[in-house]
Amino acid sequence: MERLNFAGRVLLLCKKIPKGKVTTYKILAEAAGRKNAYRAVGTILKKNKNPKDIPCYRVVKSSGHVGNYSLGIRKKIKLLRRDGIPVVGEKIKNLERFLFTFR
DNA sequence: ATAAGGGCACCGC
DNA sequence: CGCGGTGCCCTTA
Repeated sequence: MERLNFAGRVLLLCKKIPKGKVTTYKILAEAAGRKNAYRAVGTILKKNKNPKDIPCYRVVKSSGHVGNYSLGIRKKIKLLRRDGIPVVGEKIKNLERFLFTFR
């Protein structure tokens, strides 16, 4: 973990988000050791080639809005709902209840 | 090496 | 609640 670069840690942590839960770009950035690099997290996730192996769709905006996704927002919403996350419009209902904070 | 910009956050209105 | 401006950092060109 320590020997991986920021991008590596972000992806690794991303894989740890349990099904039925989501986290935010900010929380993920902090968990990866760069509290203010939340913007870079998006850049890293979009480069993820194996959505199969890395559930990057479980990372959303802290506002509750689902945020963007390399395969399209529609797709992201579908995947989230498939996990049991309530999405209304483009926003997650009661985000606090499904938030995973790596604790 | 350097500049540009994005899967964002936060604040004011 | 939404839109716009500003800040921030890493990755990508």
